[in-house]
Amino acid sequence: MVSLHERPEQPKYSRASDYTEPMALRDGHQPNIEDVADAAGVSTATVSRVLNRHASVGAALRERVDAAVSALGYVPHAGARALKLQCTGTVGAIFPTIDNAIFATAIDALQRRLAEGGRQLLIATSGYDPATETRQAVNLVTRGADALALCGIWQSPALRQFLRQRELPTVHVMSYPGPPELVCVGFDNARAIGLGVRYLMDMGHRRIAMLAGLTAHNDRAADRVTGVRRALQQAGLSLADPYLQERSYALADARDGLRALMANSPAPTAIVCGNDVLAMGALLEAERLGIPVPGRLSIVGFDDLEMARHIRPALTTLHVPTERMWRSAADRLVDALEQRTVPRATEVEVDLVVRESTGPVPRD
Amino acid sequence: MVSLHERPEQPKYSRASDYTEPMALRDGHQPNIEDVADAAGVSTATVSRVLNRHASVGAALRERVDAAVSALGYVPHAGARALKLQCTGTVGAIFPTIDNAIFATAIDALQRRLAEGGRQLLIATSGYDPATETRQAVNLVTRGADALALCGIWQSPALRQFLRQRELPTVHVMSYPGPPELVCVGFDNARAIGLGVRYLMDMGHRRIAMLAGLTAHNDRAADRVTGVRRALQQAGLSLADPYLQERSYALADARDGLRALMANSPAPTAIVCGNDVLAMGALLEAERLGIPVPGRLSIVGFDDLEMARHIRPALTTLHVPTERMWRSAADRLVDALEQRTVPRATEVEVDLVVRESTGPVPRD
DNA sequence: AATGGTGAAGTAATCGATTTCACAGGTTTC
DNA sequence: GAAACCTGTGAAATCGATTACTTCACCATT
Repeated sequence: MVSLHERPEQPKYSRASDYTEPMALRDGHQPNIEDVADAAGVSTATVSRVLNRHASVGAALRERVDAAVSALGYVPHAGARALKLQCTGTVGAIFPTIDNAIFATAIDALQRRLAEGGRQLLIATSGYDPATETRQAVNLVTRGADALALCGIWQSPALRQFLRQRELPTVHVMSYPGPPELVCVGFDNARAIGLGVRYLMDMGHRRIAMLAGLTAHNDRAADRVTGVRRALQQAGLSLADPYLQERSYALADARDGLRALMANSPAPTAIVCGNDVLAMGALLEAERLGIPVPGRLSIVGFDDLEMARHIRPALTTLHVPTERMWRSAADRLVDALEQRTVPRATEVEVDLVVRESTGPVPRD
Repeated sequence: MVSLHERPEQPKYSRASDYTEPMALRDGHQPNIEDVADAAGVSTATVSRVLNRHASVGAALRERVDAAVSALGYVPHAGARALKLQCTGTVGAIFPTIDNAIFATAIDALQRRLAEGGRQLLIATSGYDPATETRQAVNLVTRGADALALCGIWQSPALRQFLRQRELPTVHVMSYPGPPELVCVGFDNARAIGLGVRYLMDMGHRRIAMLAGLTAHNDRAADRVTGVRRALQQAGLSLADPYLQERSYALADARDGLRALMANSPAPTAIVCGNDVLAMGALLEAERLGIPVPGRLSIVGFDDLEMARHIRPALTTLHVPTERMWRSAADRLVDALEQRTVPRATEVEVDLVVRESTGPVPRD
């Protein structure tokens, strides 16, 4: 057993001659700007200017400072900088979960774009719980987040008030449009899923069911249900209760949902899913049950995960430009942090990608 | 596969009239501790004591302070706190990528455990590049990371030196054992994959190939190749060059790898994969090529992603207790930050899960 | 030679929270 | 009744980097 933080109270070697004397650090402390200044024989102001690429430092001094910095392994103290500059260069994001490829892609895109803007990403998860989301937001701000990215537009009133009070640049992603006072980057979930429903109806399907995500506290999931309902109603159809199953975004739950839907009689000929995880679960369960897809059952997903085009049968799904969307969201935050104007709402295009999991309605 | 819509290159922005003023930043209007002190009619010392649950504050004052805090929506300034306390309560983690469910699970587990310890997670990615990893590490420390979690043990000498110089609590995850001076939580990749190879040999397979991940700068991927080689050699077999294909962890690349392996003559009867993404790509491509699995080809994965047990045929794979492993890693960091001793190396158990993708060697 | 101008580098105030130390007021002890 | 002793509270030093302001050196112009 050993402590990672082990820092000897006393110098290891008593005799001065034993020191390799790389650097005369103040005992047991990280080097600060003054140490660098001393080592380079300049003032702290000059060191700071060199570090921040201020033009007005002579080449000779600049070199001496750079040498001292790397010799000491100096890294500016985050807190001190944040205190003086009143910003940390850190952006927080709260995801419901990250156990879904769609959020992994989101994190990746966010992180990349923020890095380009010289900022770092702080992550937190809410588990689809508004109270947790609120706690995490306060947490992120306490840790110094200069701005926040949130999923959707259903935040708790407490969080809403907190954000307003702090005037914290915030972007709401994956939903569009939102209330006029929010900055959103997303798409109309109801309208988007309607594309899938209409496509199925064009293929002759009438018994269309839905395998939805959990709609509590989740505007996207709820809007997708609304969208399916609306599209069906516009064609004179409706979504009967037993034709709607809500399940969490886990394959096992999704499979269970498919079994529940197919237990109806008459069974649906097509199922619209709240996302690709649900759709893949449905696909896998249909195969296990010996239900031919798309021969006897058509399945439509939502998101277009990488796996969607690879699984067999390849999944017909609504393609969301996830990377572009999150990149735009990051753009909004970086712009706001750099005092540029930001469009209130940005819509990204969602479109249907027809693959192998959908086909014409079977003739009974 | 047909797209119903052309996808525009640019996101669709809303009209200029929708533009807002820049989102207001901290216009010096954030309340500080002095504002709270004034509002409560006490000194800043008392406010600080109340906020940090120092016992020695009378109930009446405590109440007045609490009221002022919530009235003003006061949140302590992260930088000032960090400056005084010399720690930020933030832990950094660098992943090669997060477009792989295994890392998503890792982030989730890390983040959860750190949250329990009152700490926040800072994420960065390296893209499997040691120089980027080094840059990101410095970046994270600059942002105030008090500790670091890294994947594997192949860091650049520069990074190694930086970590030593800073005496930054660091844990290396997914590899075991490592050099004695590193704190590791992981497993022996070579030994683990050997379990899979031996299982295949027990089933009579002799023509065993490997679909490996990219081994450059990746000790896990390299060790897994070593492990396959070693296990084969112990049985008097060997891994011929054309029986080893290295591919990135993307389904499309994996499928390509399978085609390359099966182009050998004689073709292998079994393929050991560097991870489950490769294995699933192989599985999907085998299906597409009409190669029965496990009838004509057995496939073994590594990681045991959620999808592994659901895909058809269900994937025989090496189960890694990812969540437990990362949780342990987080434990190490939290312990170190709280000045507790931590074990230098921790091994987690990896074991073979036999499912449907492996079977006896086919009789020619 | 004196003056002004220019640019490079240093001095010191500043950001906000924490904490040591000091002190006021009240209580206990002899 | 005075000394010793808490206990709760405030004043002020402190952490490290930034930057407005100041100083200084050197050169060009008159």
